[in-house]
Amino acid sequence: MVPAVTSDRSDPTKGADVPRAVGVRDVAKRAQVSLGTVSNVINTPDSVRPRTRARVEKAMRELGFVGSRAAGQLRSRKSGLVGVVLPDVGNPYWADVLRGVESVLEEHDLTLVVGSTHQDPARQERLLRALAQQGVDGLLVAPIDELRNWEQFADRRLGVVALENGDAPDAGSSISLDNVDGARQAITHLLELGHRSIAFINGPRNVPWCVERREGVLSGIQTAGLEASDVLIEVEVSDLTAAMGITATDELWGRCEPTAIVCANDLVALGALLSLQRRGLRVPEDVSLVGYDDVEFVEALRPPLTTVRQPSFEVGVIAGHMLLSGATRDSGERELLTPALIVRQSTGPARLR
Amino acid sequence: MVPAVTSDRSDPTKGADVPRAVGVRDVAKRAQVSLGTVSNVINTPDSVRPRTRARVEKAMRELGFVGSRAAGQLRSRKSGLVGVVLPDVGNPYWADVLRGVESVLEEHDLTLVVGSTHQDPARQERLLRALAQQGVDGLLVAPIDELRNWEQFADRRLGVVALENGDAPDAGSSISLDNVDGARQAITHLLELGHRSIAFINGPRNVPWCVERREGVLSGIQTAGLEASDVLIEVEVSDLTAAMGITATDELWGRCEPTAIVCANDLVALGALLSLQRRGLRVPEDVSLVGYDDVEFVEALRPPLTTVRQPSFEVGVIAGHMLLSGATRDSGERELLTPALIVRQSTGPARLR
DNA sequence: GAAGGACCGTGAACCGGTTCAGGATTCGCT
DNA sequence: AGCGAATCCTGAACCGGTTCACGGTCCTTC
Repeated sequence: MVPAVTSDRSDPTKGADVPRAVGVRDVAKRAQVSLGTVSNVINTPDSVRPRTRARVEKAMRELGFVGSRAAGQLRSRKSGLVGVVLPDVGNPYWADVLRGVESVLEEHDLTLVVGSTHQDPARQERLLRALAQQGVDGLLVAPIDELRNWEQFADRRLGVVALENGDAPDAGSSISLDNVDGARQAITHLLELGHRSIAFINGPRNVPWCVERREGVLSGIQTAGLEASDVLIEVEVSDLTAAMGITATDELWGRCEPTAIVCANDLVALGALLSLQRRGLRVPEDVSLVGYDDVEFVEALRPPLTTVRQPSFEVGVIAGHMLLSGATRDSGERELLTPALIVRQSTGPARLR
Repeated sequence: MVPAVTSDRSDPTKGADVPRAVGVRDVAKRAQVSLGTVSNVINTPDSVRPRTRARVEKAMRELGFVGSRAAGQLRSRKSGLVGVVLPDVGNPYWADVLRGVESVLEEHDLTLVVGSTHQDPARQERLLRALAQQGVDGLLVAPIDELRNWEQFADRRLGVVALENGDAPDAGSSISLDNVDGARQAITHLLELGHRSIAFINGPRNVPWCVERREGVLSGIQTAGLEASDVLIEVEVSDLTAAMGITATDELWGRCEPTAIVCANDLVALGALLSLQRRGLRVPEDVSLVGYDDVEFVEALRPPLTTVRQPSFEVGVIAGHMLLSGATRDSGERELLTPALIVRQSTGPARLR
């Protein structure tokens, strides 16, 4: 007693229904070929005779065929997706890195899935989980916390590239900047200018490069033959944004009045600058200020900001290439770039007290 | 934490093979339930008796189960993906919008797929195509060109939300800022200060809000009883970045020397400012400068930039909510926010010639 | 204690592009 | 023409989570 359903289309139970997007089978029928051939036209066009290929392509055009990567991914295990996990896309530095990555990967038909962690380990975990479920082909991550079970990404088509992973245990390839050195350059500059009371506004301790920058600061003080506890006032902010920079500096001035401030970040430095200006303090006459990143706008600040330059876009490009070179997975190369202190006008001799 | 071994797999044909990730069937077997139940635990936990659910969850944990959204999407037609197409994630304004969107959608387990068009229609097309193939549940786009066949996204679970779509034909819901009004405020401000030779550095003509801002500028001039051709010098840049701002301003000064510059964008204004400073020109004494967006850093520039404020983060939040409210798809609501001119110190009376 | 119903759990069928072993054609060359 | 090789095509099986019609349990209620 089979009710002779599934004649072809038109389910009588429901009138206005989903139009059922065209699939390879529809294209195949129209082009008078098998569905396998359609797949070949999509993936290995050279393996199909030009005449046949043209027929299939015509059919695809006429039917407005749009494949479903999800279906393909199921069997082929290629999603065409690359996960990018950054601390904060709102930060010009990371935005620039992202642009670099984008510029490399877009030519390879890879789509970026982007997420910001905002220095929050829980968010990092959630993001990685989501990316794993989406079946990304590769992962590009700037870990703000120990990178747990990254191995699940390691045997994807493209491996894992870590940005600024410090000395953490291997996680695929990695590209970092010498944060210790950069921070040391910054603090040394200030010490040479005679500053002996310096505030250091840094990010959370779980973030690798924050730890390293702190290390560099301490090391610079030590090299100068000074005691960190005498010279340094440490402040920690949960997120490296301008808003946090303002808050931190406001609070700081309630406690003490250093002659210089080093920030983990240009954005924080921007916040500090705004806070100082509102307080009527002059930079660098009253307080010297140093940032980190050399973001585009700092040159035009009042005053132009002394900062540590990092080649953001380039980092993104290199990371992108590392990801693409299948070599990534096995060799686990590591690149280490060196930052450079750019002295502008936000730093000057320590005011005599 | 059992390392997810495969008990009874072992394909004799090939030794070292892919470990075959654990699937619902593996979990089902281990938890002594059917695979359908596992699916229920994942999607509708409340429909499963707590005892059973606990068993399944334990099994999932022990096996390190990570679902495959792709497989699920195939049948359920939900990808958990939302496409976000912006002009440029490297631009702080859009980065901020993105943060707003992110903040809303991350609580709904939606993953963002982000792409930048860089004012290039071809790139926009490519991105939309990729998003269609990925089967995104919704689309959030700031079109920089006529939005062709957006309808294919319209009947996805979440619809389409257009940012700044101008007066273009309907495309789902949209949220825009009154660009005409904002630009008019800016130009009127300059005209009142006595400027009669004003350069306008704008983006490409295919970009809706660039067209609108131009409209506003022209309208403002007309309202003041002046002739645009006498007052305005129009310059067009292909991408609204600081680098393009520098180039454009450098070139501009080879041709003429206006007493004021209006930029379509704070980033371009930043570039213009840098160019002017390198040329030894003072702002606003020699040249007045107006930006657009009120990006975070412009307040700390030398001099603080007069600009048109747009609530970036809020726009993102609103857009996110619009996308979530299923209503989007049918009603096609439109929101129109009004920007405000923030007068700072980069604008002053026209220098007498 | 039997009927009625709410609640759970089951598993075959399914989504749609890819794979690959094998069949069909075409080509080159004697 | 004849034959082997190279090239092209074919389509059933498959990937793995979701759906849903169906059957089993257990508790009420008369």
